[in-house]
This record gives sequence, C-alpha cells and structure tokens, in this order.
Amino acid sequence: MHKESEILERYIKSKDLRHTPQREKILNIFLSTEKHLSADELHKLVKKRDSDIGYTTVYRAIKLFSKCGLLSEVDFGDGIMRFEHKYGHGHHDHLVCTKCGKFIEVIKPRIEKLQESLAKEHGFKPTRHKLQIFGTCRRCSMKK
Amino acid sequence: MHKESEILERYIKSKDLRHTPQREKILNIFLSTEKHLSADELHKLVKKRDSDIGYTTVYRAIKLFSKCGLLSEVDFGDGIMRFEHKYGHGHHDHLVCTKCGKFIEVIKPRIEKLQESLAKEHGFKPTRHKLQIFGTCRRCSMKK
DNA sequence: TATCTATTGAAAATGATTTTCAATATTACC
DNA sequence: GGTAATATTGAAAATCATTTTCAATAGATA
Repeated sequence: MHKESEILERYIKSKDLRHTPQREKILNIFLSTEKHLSADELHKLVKKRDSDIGYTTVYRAIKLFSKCGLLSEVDFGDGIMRFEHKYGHGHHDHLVCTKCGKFIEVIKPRIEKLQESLAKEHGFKPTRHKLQIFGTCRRCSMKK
Repeated sequence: MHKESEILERYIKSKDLRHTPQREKILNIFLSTEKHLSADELHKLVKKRDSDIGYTTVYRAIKLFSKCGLLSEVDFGDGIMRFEHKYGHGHHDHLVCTKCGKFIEVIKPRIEKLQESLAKEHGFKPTRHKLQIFGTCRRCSMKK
C-alpha cells in the first residue's frame, strides 16, 4: 500500500468515516495522473474503469483528499477548479502556457524571500501566496 | 469630463456603440468607489441612485469597461469576480487580508525582475502574471 | 422625422459545484 | 456471522455567479 493510501485510511479512521471501493479507485486514478485534472476530467477517467461511479462521488472524494492533505486545488482563473498532488510536493509557483495549457511547477527561493519581506514592510503576516506567470512555453513559441 | 469618460466615449464611437445614461451612471459610481467591488455590489450601489438599472446592464457595462481598459478583473479565488480601476494604475500585486478582506496594492521591482528571469530559465515568454499574498493585515493581527 | 440597429431589463439558460434524499454499504458490537 | 447504527452513494434537484435570449425601447445618422 502506498503512503497516500495510508494517509487517507488514517484520516478516515480518525474521523469515523468509512473506507469504500469508490474512494480507493478514485484515489488511485488521481495519483496515477500527472496533470492538473478538473473534477469532470477525473470523473471521465474514473468512469472508464468503473462506469458506476457518479460524478458527485468524485467531487466528494476530491474534497476529502484535499482535507487530508493529498490534493490541493489550483485556480487558473478560468472558472474551473483543477487540482494537483500535494503529498510530497512542496510549495511551488506555476508557469502556465496560455496556448497549450501546459504548466511547469517552479520555485525560486529568492522570490519567496522577497515576498516575505514585502509583506512585512506593509505590516502583513503572510500565510500563503499564489504566483502564476502566464505566457507561451518554448514549444508553442517555436510553432509560431 | 474626466479622462475615463473620454476613453469610454472614444471606444463607443470607434465601435459604433451608443452612449447611454445607464453606462454613464455605472461608470461614475464605479470610478467613485475605491474598493474591489463585485458585480452584485456595484449593482446595489447603482440601484441606490437609479433603481431602474438592472444587473444585466451592470454586468454588460463591466465587460465594456474592461474592453476599453478602464477596469480590470481581480480573482481572489472565492468564485466571485471583483474588479478594480485600471486607468492610471500600473501593474501591481496584492496583499490580501483573509480576516477583513482588505487589500493593498504593491509593487516590488526586484520581484518583477526575478519573475522575468525565472520564466526565461524555463523557455517561457511571459505575458502577464498574478501574485497574491494572503495573510493578516496589521490591524487584524492586533485584534487577536 | 424616419430608419436602422444597439441597448435595455426580465426571465430563462448555462455551467461548475453542492445539496437532498432514499437506497445501500461499511463498521462496530453482540 | 448477524444486527444495528450511520456513513456513503448516485441521481436528480438546487445553488450561485454569470451569460444569453428576446421583445420593447431608445440613440444615432441621414
């Protein structure tokens, strides 16, 4: 059993929730996909393997995974909630290609430091931040 | 006539649109409010002065102002589109207080530069970016 | 003033997400 | 293993911000 399943099981036990085959399948498919999926996209993938799982269940599983720290939501401002793996992934920023939709996760410690000091200069106690750089990726720039 | 009205009028003429009293009123109220309003909040303010203006008209005016560069949309990730004055306001980032909702517009040239180089390191041609730092503002920190 | 067509506002539609609810499944306990 | 308590499921309905529709109205141009 992978670490993520353990985390989910531990959370389920601690909150008097229940283990279900649906949650297990949804988690496995989420973990095996290295993309920013939307709930709808995940539901489609899930249905390929088990057509009896409804999208409500997928939505609810997403919320659950988010609560136990396996998933985090990403908002690129197009009105669709996407999500990414959280366990084992530290904080990072995003470079998002507006042509093909691909993205890169990046981290620049100097930017992080400057953000900290920027907040402090204004009396803010920062808790989290979101940095997204939109543009054209190398491949899309070449295609013209 | 203030500069913003001129800009709107010029845009309206150039696109064969029409000047209407509704647009004029909505623009004036938008300009006189130094807050991040949502469409619904703006509509409420507008209705105080003219109860005959529907929210559809307010929504459409927002899109129009956005197109002529008077307004830009701000998305703090709560599912509600808010907007701010754009004319005369350069690019800036946001410090957002998660307790009281207040925000500060900030700019740190060194962060901007580092973002540029971060993008280039990864072959990205950046077009725009969004940086939001969430936290607690000075006043809310004091309140405990 | 006449005509063309952009604009308006109410209501309906949209689309992502959430809630409801009756049926079912899981867990703890006997 | 059986049973009771209750969490979960899935379909359908509800939500909520936003957008579209459409018939009536009102700017702009000639």
